[in-house]
Amino acid sequence: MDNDTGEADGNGAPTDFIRDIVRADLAAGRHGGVVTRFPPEPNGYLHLGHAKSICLNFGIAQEFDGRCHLRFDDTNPAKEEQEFIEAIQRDVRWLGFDWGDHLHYASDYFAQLFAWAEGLIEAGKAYVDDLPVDEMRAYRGTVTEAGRNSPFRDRDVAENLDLFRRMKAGEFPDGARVLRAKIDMASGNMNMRDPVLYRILHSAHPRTGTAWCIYPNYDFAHGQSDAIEAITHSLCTLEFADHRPLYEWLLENIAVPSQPKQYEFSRLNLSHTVLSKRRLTQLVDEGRVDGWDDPRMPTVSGMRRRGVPAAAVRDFISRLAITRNDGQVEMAMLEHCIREQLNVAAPRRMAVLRPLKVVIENYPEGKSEALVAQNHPGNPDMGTREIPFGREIYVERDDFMEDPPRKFFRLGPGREVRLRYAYFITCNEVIKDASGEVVELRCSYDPETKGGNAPDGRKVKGTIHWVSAQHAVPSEVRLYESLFNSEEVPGGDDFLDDINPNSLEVLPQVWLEPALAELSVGQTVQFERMGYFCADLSSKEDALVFNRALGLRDSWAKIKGKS
RNA sequence: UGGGGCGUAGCCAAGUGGUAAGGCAUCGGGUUUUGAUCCCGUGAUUCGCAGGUUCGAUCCCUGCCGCCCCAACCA
Repeated sequence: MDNDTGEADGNGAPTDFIRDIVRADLAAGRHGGVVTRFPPEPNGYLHLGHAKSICLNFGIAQEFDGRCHLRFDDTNPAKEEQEFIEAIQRDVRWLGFDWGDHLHYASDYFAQLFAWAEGLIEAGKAYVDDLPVDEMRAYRGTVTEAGRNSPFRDRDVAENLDLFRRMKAGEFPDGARVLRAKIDMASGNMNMRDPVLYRILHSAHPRTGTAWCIYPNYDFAHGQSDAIEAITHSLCTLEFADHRPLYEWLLENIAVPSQPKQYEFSRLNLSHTVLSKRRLTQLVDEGRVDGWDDPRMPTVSGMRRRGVPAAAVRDFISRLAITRNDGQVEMAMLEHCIREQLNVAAPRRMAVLRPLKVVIENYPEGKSEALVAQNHPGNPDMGTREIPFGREIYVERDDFMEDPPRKFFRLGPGREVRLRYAYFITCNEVIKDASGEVVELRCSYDPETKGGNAPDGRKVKGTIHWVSAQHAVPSEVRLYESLFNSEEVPGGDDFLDDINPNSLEVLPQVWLEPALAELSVGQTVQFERMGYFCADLSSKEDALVFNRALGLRDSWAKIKGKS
């Protein structure tokens, strides 16, 4: 897994309203230092939206010489799993961030949280409610109508305490009662209408096992966890802005050790894909993709498997800017960042994806020779390698046209092209099968053009890649396109109808130059003229599999498209 | 119709009283043994709309319009 170029990401120190706040707070001496946290719920894999939050939180900690905690918001055992806890840590590390010894879990604080809840009850600020879910919903009112007080709202402290402790002791079934904060059923902010703080859930927790059968919900766990860890700036996405008054209410009404502040920024939306855990989970569970790390997934693990360098993800995020605007970033922006990293880092190789056999008639039978090729034309430090050449080679089917248009610079009857790092060849004869399909080309080469230059100074317009048939190594190659057709994927369950049926194309027999057989899993190279490719996890010595991370920019496709 | 947010080029976005940065995309042109890379050039008389304040407004005020989020014992 070493796609990282080690290059500096982006350019210049990022600036945004949150960093402005941090800077001002530090300048005013409001904190000893900045402490942030990335708080994922372990109920799925991390995606690019999380990457934005990770880069923001860890990035600020780095820039201001503070620290960033990794804290699992594991308050809902019904949905959370150990597998996700591990995958998340792997992904954060791969992105290049380190939480040091600050790996925390909201579940570490269950005992403290419980004690604080008791305190709230004693202060008359929380009560146990017996209302069934649907009734509680009815009592909550609507967005335009105030709610009504629950008939259980005025239970006395002793009864509340007793009931709450019995909830903890497991005396009641799931859903029988909840603990609620006593705030204001008429608030315009739904979150302040006596929000639920604890619910009964007889469900084993990945970390605390069966020690608990009541669990705090997000609102009761998050802010207090921040306070326990002395988080200074608690950064979250915009949909939590409405929770801020509750976040603050809890911090004011509980004797917490510190007073963190919450700030919201807009979440990332990317064209041609979905960035919601619910929908990504559905794609995985319904088998629409090959798991969370399917290279078409916008997950961190999907990017990694596809061959995208972590530096490209970081660079992409750094170009986004942190704001409160809703918007959708074009996939082209991500692709640009990927190409920029890979163009510099990826060694060049040759592979023929859709083979067409070429026999070089004037090249001696049985002869072969080693030709020298650069590993990176723009970077001599990456060295050279030898590529075997012989009488029979494969070239790309798309590099031959029987009746080529004026602007086509590749092979055609009677045309001469350069074989990259090899010789000029001229097409003399086209061989077809019974159905009229071209199956082979008969060509001649010019021995004087070895290496690719003609001593007589004559030029060719096209240079194509090739692989010696005798030495070629077979491989499977998977080409990916965007998972969804629409720039803006439709909401609801309609998103499934928008799945691109051609998002995966498997090429069963691709011919590789021999050097490619030595590539280890996770390394990304450029197949010249074809794009960037990465050896897949499933790749075996005798059954190589490559994923295309991304194609090269293709101006020929545009020219062709216009005519 | 309650509460909370947001509106600067196709996309992301700086600027927040002195006359519209940058990146991506697009479209031109040059270099090139990858139609890649690289290099150069290319777009807002205008900042959601309408009024107002001001010598001057994207920036201040008023009104309007549009979009997003909130009625889980999810996070």
